Amino acid sequence: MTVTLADVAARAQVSPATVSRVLNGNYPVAASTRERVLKAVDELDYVLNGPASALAAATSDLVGILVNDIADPFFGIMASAIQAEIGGPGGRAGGERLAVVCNTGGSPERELTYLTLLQRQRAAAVVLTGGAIEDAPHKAAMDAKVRKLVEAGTRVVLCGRPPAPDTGAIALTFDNRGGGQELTEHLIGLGHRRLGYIAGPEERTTTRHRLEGHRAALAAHGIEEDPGWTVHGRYDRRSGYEATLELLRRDPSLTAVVAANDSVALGACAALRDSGQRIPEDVSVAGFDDLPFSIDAVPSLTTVRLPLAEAGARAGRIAMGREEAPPGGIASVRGELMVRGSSGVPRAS
Amino acid sequence: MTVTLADVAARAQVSPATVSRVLNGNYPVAASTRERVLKAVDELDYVLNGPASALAAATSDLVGILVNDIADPFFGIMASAIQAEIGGPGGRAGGERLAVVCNTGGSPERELTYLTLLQRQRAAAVVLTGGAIEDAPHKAAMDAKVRKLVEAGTRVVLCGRPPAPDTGAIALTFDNRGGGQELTEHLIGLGHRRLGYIAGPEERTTTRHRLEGHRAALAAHGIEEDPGWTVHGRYDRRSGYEATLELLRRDPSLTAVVAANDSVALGACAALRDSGQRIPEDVSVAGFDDLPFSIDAVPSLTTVRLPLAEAGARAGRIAMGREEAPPGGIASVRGELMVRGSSGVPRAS
DNA sequence: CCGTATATAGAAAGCGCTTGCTGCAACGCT
DNA sequence: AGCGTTGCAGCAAGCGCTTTCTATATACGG
Repeated sequence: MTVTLADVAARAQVSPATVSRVLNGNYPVAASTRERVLKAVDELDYVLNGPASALAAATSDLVGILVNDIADPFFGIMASAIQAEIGGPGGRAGGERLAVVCNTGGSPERELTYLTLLQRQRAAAVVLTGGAIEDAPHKAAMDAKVRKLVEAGTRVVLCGRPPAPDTGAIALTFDNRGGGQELTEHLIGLGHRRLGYIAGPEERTTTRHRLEGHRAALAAHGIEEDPGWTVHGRYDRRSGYEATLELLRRDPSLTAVVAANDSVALGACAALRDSGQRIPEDVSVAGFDDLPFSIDAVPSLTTVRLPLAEAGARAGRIAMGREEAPPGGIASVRGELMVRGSSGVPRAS
Repeated sequence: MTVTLADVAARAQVSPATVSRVLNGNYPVAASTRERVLKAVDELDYVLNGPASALAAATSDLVGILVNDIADPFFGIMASAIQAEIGGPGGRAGGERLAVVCNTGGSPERELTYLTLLQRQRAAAVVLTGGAIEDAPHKAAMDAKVRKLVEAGTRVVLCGRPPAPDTGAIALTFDNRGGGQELTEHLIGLGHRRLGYIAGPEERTTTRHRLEGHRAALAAHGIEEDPGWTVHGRYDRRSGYEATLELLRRDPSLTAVVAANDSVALGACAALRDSGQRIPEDVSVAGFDDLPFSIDAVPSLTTVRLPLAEAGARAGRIAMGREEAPPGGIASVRGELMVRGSSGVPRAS
């Protein structure tokens, strides 16, 4: 069968305990002995048995990263940054940790199940990214699970997610509301008064916060919103395309379309173009997130840049205990308005 | 401390063995007993200890997915498809498996280390995605590792990666060469004779194969290539931007630019625009992969569509033993030429 | 009514590793 | 020289689960 610690010990003429200590480097071992052990390990091509080790030591080197959609660069970028800090192989010192990215697909059950799975594996830390689902029972279940994880010694960090008070989780929240407000204020400042809004899926904190920011801006400028100006959809391009067509049908006099995120905004651009509208001469478009491709659109997208990589890196460091948690366990991360070619003054009505 | 199997057993007034059997459902247990156990599990909020279970059963429910760059949708899409098939939570029947996505960042060491880590965890299966690194010693080390994994009972699937003969790994290879050739032939067919090529990083199979396809097309049409027409770079937008500028400097008479992938192509488009060139009137551009955003570029990108999701799904199924391996353990997956707005007849010289 | 097949539960032996404790030299101190 | 230190290695007891084997109870056929 496979090579075990005992085999290595036999070969190196030491006890299994010594081999373990050499491998973990947490106990003094004479240099000559260490060398003998290492040689045996090498010769036998020994690979530690992870489960056995985790069981005996009651710790694991797994770190979980939960994302809503791994195919979406929004999450990919965060995950990448988190993982880089987790250390994984090639990371800085410390035992090698296995960062596992789990794709929930936005499904509440999966989210919960993954958390259970991670709990089962006795994960060292868990980072939850992206907006949360606003279903009360689900939220309660999640909070309970998180609390349990924290109690069991797993560090839980929320990255780009609203805080979960009293769970012990540390939150790095994106200021979606503020960003949304700033973005819409920019459009209002250009003179827009009739703005369509393509929101994300309902029951999502991200969706709600961005929309609230938008509405706050409208309200602050005394613009009364027509209920037909808001359409809900998914966070993808196709959804943006369809929603824009719908928006145009409902009110062709709209001079601007604000999208839930950049992918949606790109879909909106395509729909507008296909409808014979010029951007931004006829209709301005704005996105959110500032993903890498947004600057490549023609015209390039006006959007709110979220420091995805920075936030992810920080979340990763906190998860590893390499950076202190923010005061109160909560930090708000602001976005930055990026004014680009897709927004301009409204057409003369 | 945490709740253990024994606690549940005590509460349900049965032996630990029975609890284990109820949980695993692989042994007859009287319905009444099962119910009592389940109730106790629920009441105590018991969560199985993964490492202990893995140790005792000598199996694990971890499945590893190695990707070069998790922030790149190319990998994100594949990973997502693979994971969906792995079953993860929410997947079809069978024990719940934890699909872990590991980001190698294209680094050989990390690739190897992750494989070791997965081996250590006794992963049930491993899927390696994307091009391989063409360094002989590294390749040998990888092959050896893969062989060892297979020997240990881990199913290894290569998705979008060249086969690794005699390792026992199953390969679903992308026909990068054929796709590259077809793409360039399309441009040649339009009348292009002076084509720049922005290749990916050297020492990568994907880079080499696509470039070989390109050159095969040139050769087939008797076009002699100027060495200055090829520039190497990374697989990202910025690299495409810079390489295009360089290409333009070297030979302003180029009428087409073929990029290593879509991101690079987008960078190329930006560089061309910034240099005052129209696409495709002055210069045609072509990409590779057909990522979702490619159709949104203006003009939309001519490219080769790779069935990323389909291939990933299939790889996932094979990894789970739910689909038979292709004959000989090797299958070639073809791309499909997508002719769109970014390619047209060359300008009159 | 008894022997044997059939269902279900329990006892107990590990799985391969970690770690607290013990053992034993060699060492330095008074 | 005697004794406490210090440094290094081994012993052995688990970690929490799975699984083989055994035991008991019930059902069945003759």
